[in-house]
Amino acid sequence: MGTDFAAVARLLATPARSAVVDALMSGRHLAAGELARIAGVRPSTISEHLAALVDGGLLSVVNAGRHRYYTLAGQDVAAALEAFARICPSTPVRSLRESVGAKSLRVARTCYDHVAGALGVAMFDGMVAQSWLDEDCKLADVGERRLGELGVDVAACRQSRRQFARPCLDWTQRRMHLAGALGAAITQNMQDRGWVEAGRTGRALRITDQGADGLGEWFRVDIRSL
Amino acid sequence: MGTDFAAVARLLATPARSAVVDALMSGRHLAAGELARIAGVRPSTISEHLAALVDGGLLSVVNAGRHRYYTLAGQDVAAALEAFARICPSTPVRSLRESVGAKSLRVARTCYDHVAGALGVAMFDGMVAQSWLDEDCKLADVGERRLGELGVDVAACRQSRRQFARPCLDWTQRRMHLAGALGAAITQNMQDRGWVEAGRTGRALRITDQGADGLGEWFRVDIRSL
DNA sequence: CCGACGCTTCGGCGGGCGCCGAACTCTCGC
DNA sequence: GCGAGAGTTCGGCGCCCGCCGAAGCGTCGG
Repeated sequence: MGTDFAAVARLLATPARSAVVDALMSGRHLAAGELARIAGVRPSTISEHLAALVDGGLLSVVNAGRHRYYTLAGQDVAAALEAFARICPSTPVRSLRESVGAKSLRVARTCYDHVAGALGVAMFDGMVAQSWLDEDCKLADVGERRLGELGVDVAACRQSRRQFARPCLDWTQRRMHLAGALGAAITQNMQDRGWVEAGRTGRALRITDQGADGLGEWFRVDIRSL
Repeated sequence: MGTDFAAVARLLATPARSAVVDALMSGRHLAAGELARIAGVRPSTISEHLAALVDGGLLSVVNAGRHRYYTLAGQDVAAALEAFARICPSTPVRSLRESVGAKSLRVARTCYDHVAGALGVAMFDGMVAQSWLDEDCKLADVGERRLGELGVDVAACRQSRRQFARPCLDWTQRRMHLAGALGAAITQNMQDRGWVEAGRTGRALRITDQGADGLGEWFRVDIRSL
């Protein structure tokens, strides 16, 4: 009786798969497309790799709308890989610019049209703590009133054919944040108020000084903790 | 900055290499030919694998005559592999017969023409403890006299063109045992006395009841501890 | 010196598989 | 219903590499 290292090692033995696992070692949830970009391969290729990794028990996947978020299958896998990493070489950081961009994304970013990242999660927590809505994104009267005071047209959101308010899994935080028409309206409102500014590239957001004050006052978010 | 799992995983990603590492996980030293047999490939093939594993830092090699003994490169490698093994499946034991044979080999076997295995090491320890010879296989007067009493023709061994007495690394014990002409003569004497019998297949030895007594009396070997 | 043996190197073969592009499915937002 | 976008499946291409046999090298025993 022995150990079949080959079965699992095969799953890590290619640069693309190694990059995938490495990216997930932080415990984050990452979508297939994001992993394809990280690994530097086409979506079709990463899809096959991800299927193999899930089949091999290293990764688990959760469906979220048209995204599929992949993460390490469990604590035992993470621990084994961490120990294994001690005898593996390090890959150099690709570029400082990329590194800075990644950190910016982690803190605040948009997911389609609503706020995600640490900020999105913190805002969701703040709204739940103030009983504006519950964990399932059911909006309470107090929440509707306060959002109205803030300038969000909740009624218009309800009339939209789009789903009104729904939870959305955030991959950097393994936590939920608010999506749907309401999430989009709040985000639009924040941009109109100058609380956040869109970064130059893609989905990153920058929080302004007014945003820091307003987020603390209305959403009980301490941006220093993000 | 990330971890390049692929570089090391590649080294384990084939059944032959996996079998090699698995066999060495016990901490033993194994010769290339033995590893080829275990892995089920030709010597030329295993040689390439072993070179890659050494080059990759997983294995280290020590030259011993015309043998080359391979072992895990260090404690860190062993620890990492042990952790990694927790997420790897187990290979079924190939056959009961093979398993029994392996255990027999571990305890007592011949290495060319002298006794190796746990028995060889224990006999070596017993002779050193009684000051028959030192760690470098330098034979003392008391050793020469006692061996003569046992029936070993030490003088003939000296006259042989073959190396008189030399230490030989045992792969199951990571310890030295006695080789050379003297080791061969002692082994021959033990067989003549009926202390040990050659197994049916190859190098395995079976210790008889008289052997148990004689080994205890002359070499201070407790065969129950083997 | 010679043959036997263990191990390595080299050349060549063959299968596996990592990659891609194209087509398809499903969700989302309008 | 429709277009856009994310993800998967499928077919095919190319290359890597695991395997072997033959030859070469070093060691051992006689």
